[in-house]
Amino acid sequence: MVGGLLLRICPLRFKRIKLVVALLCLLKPFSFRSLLFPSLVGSRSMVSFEDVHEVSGLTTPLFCAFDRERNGGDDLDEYFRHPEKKRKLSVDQVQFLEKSFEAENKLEPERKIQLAKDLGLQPRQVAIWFQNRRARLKTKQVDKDYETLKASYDTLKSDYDNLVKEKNKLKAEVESLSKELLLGQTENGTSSEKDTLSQESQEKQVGYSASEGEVSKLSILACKQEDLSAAKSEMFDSESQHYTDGVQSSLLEAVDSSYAFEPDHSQLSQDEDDNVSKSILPPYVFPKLEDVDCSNTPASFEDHAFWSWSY
DNA sequence: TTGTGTTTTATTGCCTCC
DNA sequence: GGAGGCAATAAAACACAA
Repeated sequence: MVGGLLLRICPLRFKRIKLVVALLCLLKPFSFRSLLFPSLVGSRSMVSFEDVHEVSGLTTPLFCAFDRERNGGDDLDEYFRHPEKKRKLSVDQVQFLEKSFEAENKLEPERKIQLAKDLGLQPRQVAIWFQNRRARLKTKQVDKDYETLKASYDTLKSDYDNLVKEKNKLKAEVESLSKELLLGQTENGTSSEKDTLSQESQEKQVGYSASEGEVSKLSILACKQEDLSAAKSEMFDSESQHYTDGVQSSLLEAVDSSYAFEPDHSQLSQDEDDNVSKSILPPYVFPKLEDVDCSNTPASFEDHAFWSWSY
């Protein structure tokens, strides 16, 4: 009697106790069981549907047939074998619950009672079913969101990789041109040629930076080049090698000057880099400027929009 | 038949709201 | 403080390959 009362209040808090008692019941079946679990005598499982039937009283639950068929007259034997056997809901019950869930996935107390009556279940079972159903829905939604984000990430990653390739290509090109320039100067190093060449390279760099108008840093570079130009005659006078080194380094500097605008990635740990590449990147994570694809960049670097897109 | 992975039912503990 | 929701988890039921 006491056991039955406790079970009604909090059925599975006494799970282990019940297990022990169930073992005792196996030894002395009827005496112990009927004494300790009156609510379970004739019950269908660990939760008794009888309560619902009694409560509803007036109406016959829609799915009583299922319960009877399933649990029939073998209840006692069944219970001895599986004192806490779980019962899956029937297909009809699940369909009914599904429809109800589609209409509204939250359960008001009145609706819960009504559903329990209709289905011949405990209100608590209905509540649990809805709870688990919401959890399943959430899991599905998370999976769906993950797939969407992953697809988006893959596209971005692919674009990014292309930009890196293009950038490396361009960088190599600039380096080889610089070397050519250096060779030409050492072979026939007349001052007029040097003048022309240096003028050209200077214009190139100034043009490069001027085309990025919004980026003040490159303007500073242009000023630097003017200073360099002013000082070049001195360099001719002293050592031609100094001058040519200056041209080459200036060219490279022009290329590498873009590095000045990127955040210091060296501060990122390897782990962080890994995380960035492994995890789903949020849309606001952009590639470094050095990795920007220059393939569509006009030779004159006049396409400002291109240089500013990643900001 | 059996081992193993997945799904379903249910519990527990914590949190929020009234 | 009680009711209800949720996340984490347990455990039974089920599916399926070997």
